[in-house]
Amino acid sequence: MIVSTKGRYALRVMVYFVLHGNEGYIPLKEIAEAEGISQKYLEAIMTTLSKAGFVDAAHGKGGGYRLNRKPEEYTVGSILKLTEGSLNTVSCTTQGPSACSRATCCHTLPMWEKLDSMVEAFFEGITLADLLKDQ
Amino acid sequence: MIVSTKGRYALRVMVYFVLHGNEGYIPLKEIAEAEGISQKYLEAIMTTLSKAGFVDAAHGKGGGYRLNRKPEEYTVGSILKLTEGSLNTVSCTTQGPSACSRATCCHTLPMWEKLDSMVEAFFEGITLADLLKDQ
DNA sequence: TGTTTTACCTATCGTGTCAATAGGTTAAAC
DNA sequence: GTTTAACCTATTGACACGATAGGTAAAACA
Repeated sequence: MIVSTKGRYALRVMVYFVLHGNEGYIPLKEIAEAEGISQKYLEAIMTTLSKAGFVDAAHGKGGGYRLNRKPEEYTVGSILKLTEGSLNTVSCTTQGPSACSRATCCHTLPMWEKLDSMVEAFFEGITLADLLKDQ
Repeated sequence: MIVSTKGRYALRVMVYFVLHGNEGYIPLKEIAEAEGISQKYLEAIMTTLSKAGFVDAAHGKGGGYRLNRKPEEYTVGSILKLTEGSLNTVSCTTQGPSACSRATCCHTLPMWEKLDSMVEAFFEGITLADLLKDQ
């Protein structure tokens, strides 16, 4: 499990904004119901997205959240890194190179590093706009 | 975290066999000490590898484990699939396609499926012999 | 002014998995 | 029959995940 619900929910919400966000702010309640996500759980995710400047937030009636950039300007990688904290595939590489005491002699470490690079490139090469082109 | 210690330990042990297995059976105790892995924990991993026919096992003095194929004939993917159970990166794809109730309308599912294919191809394209070529 | 709507904040909880440990039994060699 | 080593079953502690609970702050509206 490389990506937990936190990151997957965040992606689905961002896609929801692209599809339904032409008219302004969308309240969290609407998104949670439409996407079948726990409202309270989604709150934490939206706060993370808001604090990082990925979305704008507005209080009160008529408020909610909205994107503040074009869909092409959000990479999947940036959203997942923010919500998941990291995209590292194994703990061997989570704390930088040679954090493991066996790093110098480990024959598998270079493979994990290659995998990390590949996954990173994969996610950074996809934008919200790309997700809607796929079927 | 796509690969837990179970799979990572299994890989390191298999590499150990390639490097030190010319003279026959190697007892688990030796591997555990050399690799700094809990002996008891490694037992479960070795039993899995043995039952699946990845290694031969021999009881009693002079016994232990040894590879029964050439290093080129073990893919990293086969070892990880065996010990991890699956290589799926997200739960969306663990139970086959369209296990998720939102599969038909989810704009992110195709991406997860592509990721799974990429990771699968990555691991199946590496053998134990390849791991020793890297530095 | 105060009521509603909505975002924001802090804390807690149940569940499950992971990594490891404990204590045995079976089989082979010497 | 003693030692070595694989094999088997059960249990534990720690931790993260996903979710829930109960509030406060801010903006709109009447």
